[in-house]
Amino acid sequence: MDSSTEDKIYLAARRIFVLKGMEGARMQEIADEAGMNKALLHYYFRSKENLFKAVFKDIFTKFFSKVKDTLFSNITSKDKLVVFIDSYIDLISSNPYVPQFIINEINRDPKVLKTLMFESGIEPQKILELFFNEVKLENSSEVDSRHIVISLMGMLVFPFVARPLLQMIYFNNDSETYDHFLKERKEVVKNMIFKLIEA
Amino acid sequence: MDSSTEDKIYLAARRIFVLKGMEGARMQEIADEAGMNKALLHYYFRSKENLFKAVFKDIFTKFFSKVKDTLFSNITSKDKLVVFIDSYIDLISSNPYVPQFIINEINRDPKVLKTLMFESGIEPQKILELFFNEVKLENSSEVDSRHIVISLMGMLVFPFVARPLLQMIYFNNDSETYDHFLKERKEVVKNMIFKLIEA
DNA sequence: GCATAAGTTAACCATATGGTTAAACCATAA
DNA sequence: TTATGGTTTAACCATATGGTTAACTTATGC
Repeated sequence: MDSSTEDKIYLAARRIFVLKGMEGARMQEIADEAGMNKALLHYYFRSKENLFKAVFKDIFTKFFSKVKDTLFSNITSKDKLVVFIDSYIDLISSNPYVPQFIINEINRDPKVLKTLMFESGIEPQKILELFFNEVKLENSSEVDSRHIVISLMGMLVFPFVARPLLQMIYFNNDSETYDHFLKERKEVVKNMIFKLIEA
Repeated sequence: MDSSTEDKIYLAARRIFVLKGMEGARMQEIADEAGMNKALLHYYFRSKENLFKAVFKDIFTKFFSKVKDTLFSNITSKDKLVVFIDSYIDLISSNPYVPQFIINEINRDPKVLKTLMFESGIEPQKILELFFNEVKLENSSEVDSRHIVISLMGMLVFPFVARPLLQMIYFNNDSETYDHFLKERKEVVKNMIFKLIEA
């Protein structure tokens, strides 16, 4: 039952780290969440830092791997954009705290990103570059495609990370209305991007 | 020199909290930054929580007050958008960690936002609503103006908060090139928004 | 100048935190 | 059954952390 204990700890750690971040998470809290004795965290992962890195690496690579198949498929670049946007809104909707977790941690400790890119076979980087190329192929505007890509990312991520503020101010703090807004956003963001890339 | 000591502590706290967040900041570190004995932090602000709230409130209200004069001026809505975008890219450029600080803290503790909105005379909310109205006036598209506003915010903020990742992947980790990209962005975001709001 | 209030310091406090340790427990093989 | 290796536990450890305290220093008012 070795991997079962390790998995339980990992899953608990993932949940707590995503919600609280490296600084806010407590080993005892993770142990409680896993239903394990705190010493086991050190037995299996040796330190808080190691545990965190395992979690961050997993989350980071999975976050960007979701569209790998899409990017390597034979559909048109335009259709890839569509699938990409749909996929990511769904993905973030079901893991709403993950973008904020990633952004917070890469700002808190930029070295974690460098280390990760070096260790992870550079796959997330490759995926982001492939994605960039798809956008570039479709971009008929005069604008540097990096502006398009980064704007698209901002449009996808921001409604989630800034949710507490935006929901309060523009949606009367009504969670259901905001959820509905997020669903609408699939079509809206697609239309926006296509508008931005046209000549 | 009462206010001078208090100010020194406040300024130090602001710097450390913005960089480290509430969870990551240490009172001893703030005291060291201020060149003061740690007990003074409690003497003047009573607790870490109080000190943090003072800082957060100040930063939050100032962040949104920057365009107050613009919003109340007599220029056209379209020109207001232009000034708004210019102002915010400049503001964020000179305080690059502030958006991330705000986003992180409103996610870490959403109650801080509720309390703040109640205490601060609701000014940031009013400003965001006024801004929304200006966008709505200019929006000839079929799209709900909230989508436009939120997309604009995402476009303004995201390049800063995700800088470590974006710079590494799309800019060969060259800081100067990224800074140049950010400067370009003033014109680019304006053009993008005008494209999005046209019929 | 004196009394008092406000500001400052160094030492201290109670608890939290990540981590360690030795013993107990469990599973398996001989 | 015993030996062995792996897993788990409860207790413990050293340091960090936010906060307190009493003594000292400085500023202020009369």
